[in-house]
Amino acid sequence: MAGFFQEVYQLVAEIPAGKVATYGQIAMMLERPRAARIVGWAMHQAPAGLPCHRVISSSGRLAPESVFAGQQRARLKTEGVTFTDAGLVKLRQHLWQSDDETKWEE
DNA sequence: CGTCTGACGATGC
DNA sequence: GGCATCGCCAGAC
Repeated sequence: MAGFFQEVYQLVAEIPAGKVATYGQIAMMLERPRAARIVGWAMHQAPAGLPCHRVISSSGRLAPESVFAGQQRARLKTEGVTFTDAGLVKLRQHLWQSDDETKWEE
């Protein structure tokens, strides 16, 4: 464990294509419900190969285009993710459910 | 060791 | 639904 970041990267790496997870959700999975900012910060320093484009804000908003060169949205579309007219990800349709969240069920 | 920062979240208007 | 404010946690300086 190099720290919280390492855990974040490991979890983000397990997000399947076509699905997305929110910062808060990830933080909660790591038992740090208030560390949503840390997750976002970890993403900023995310290593290459990490599907950080699948990690978005709780409102379905993507990271600033200046950070992603505007590729995040196009990439998600390619994976089958749909957006609202406002350009927000349809969380209800693409929100990821990890094994730890199976308690959600239906 | 103190302070600032930041791809956030919840709440209030 | 959008904007403003406060609160939070870990890392960088």
